[in-house]
Amino acid sequence: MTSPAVDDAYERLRSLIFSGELMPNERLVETDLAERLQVTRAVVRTALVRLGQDGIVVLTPHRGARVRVVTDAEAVEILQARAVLEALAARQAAVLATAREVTTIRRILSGMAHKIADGDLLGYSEGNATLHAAIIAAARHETAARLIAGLRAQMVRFQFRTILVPGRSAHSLAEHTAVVDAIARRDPDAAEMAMRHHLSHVEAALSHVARRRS
Amino acid sequence: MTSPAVDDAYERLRSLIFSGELMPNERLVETDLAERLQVTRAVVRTALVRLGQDGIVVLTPHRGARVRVVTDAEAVEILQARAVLEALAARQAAVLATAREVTTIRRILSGMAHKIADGDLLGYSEGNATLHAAIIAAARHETAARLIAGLRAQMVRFQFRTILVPGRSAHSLAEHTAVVDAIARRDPDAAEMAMRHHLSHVEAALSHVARRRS
DNA sequence: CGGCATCGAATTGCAAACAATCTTGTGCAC
DNA sequence: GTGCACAAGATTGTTTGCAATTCGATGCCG
Repeated sequence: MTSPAVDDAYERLRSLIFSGELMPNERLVETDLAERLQVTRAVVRTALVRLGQDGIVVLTPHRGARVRVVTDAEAVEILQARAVLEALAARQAAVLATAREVTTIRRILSGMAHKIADGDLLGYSEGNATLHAAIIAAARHETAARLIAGLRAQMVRFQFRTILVPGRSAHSLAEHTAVVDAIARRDPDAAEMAMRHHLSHVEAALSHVARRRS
Repeated sequence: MTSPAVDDAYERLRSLIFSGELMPNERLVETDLAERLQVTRAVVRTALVRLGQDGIVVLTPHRGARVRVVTDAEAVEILQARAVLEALAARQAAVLATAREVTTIRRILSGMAHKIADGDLLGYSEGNATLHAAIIAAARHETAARLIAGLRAQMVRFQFRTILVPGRSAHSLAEHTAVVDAIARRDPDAAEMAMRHHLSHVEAALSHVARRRS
């Protein structure tokens, strides 16, 4: 089951939503998507069912699919869930990371420091994603990795906002450094705490943005 | 999209897997399921896609669907993820639970105590599930609730085992009491810690069972 | 002029037939 | 007797067509 065609369509739809080409609340007409992706309607359909099941689109009977809009309150919820799961991953990484992985993580962190120094916030944001991914990989925790990936997918439209809060970037770097140091020091408790600390600050920044907008 | 027929088939397949009528690693033939559920093959198919997406069955191209077997190592992972998420729920419940909800939770707990006293382990296990559900409901955290539900669904085949570990039930009751007390006391930190403590003990019991079997 | 019923177009949901792929069993060669 | 090629059956994947439902527009009535 789940033919390559469906997998492909699923991935491509995901990235279309990720990249913002398909906007939240936009109506997704099966026929249009089928033509756009050069596949049949049935393939689009099952891809949409899968996207619906992981909460990226909402499916209403006879009314089709829409890109799910994530409210500010939901974004906070998602971030809270991510926080405890990524903290779990950081804890595991502190125990299971190989020396090589620790080196890689350190290198990513120093790259981020340089980006900050250059004022390259976009590059910093990319480094941020890379660092989190490296930590999750080092944790060797399939379940946590899967759940976090799903949560991240739902939050795409919020990602780029928090880094713009004034003064956030410097704090962010310090928080990441604490996480990396704890992992390198093989201190699971400290790694978990540091990651939770970090993501609770992201949450605060997000709330800040949400308030300003409402 | 997602017609009532599909929803129904999805739910029924889920409970067939839950109840153990469809065993892990059992091959799920679309035609057979269609006849069994009195729906068409197409309906079964999309229900299977959904079940596949939340990790309850595995779908292999041209080879059909099977009920996913959860290894002992995976069960531990799932339990760890559940632990941090339920701890988050307990924390939120300590903040957001209404007085009425606290009363309900207390009543469930005392019911569990009676079941233990009567030596009714099965009834205790049910009370356990009810209590966790009540705490999650009180937390008003949709995201955590959804993730936990998904994780529980994957673990069905392991649920009933841990309570059989000698002496486990008494400890279990004490742990639950600590969680409930913290929530009633409106102490988020204590509630979170108590829930993590509880589930880490479940994890230990699970590992115990896993070792005995291998 | 505004509100409401009705009709039509667009879109989704469903079913059946067909094609592609895998699996199993049989027979043949060595 | 063992291993491999091949064919038949079973099962999944895809296409096509049709039925059911919703949404919007048009016209009618108050």
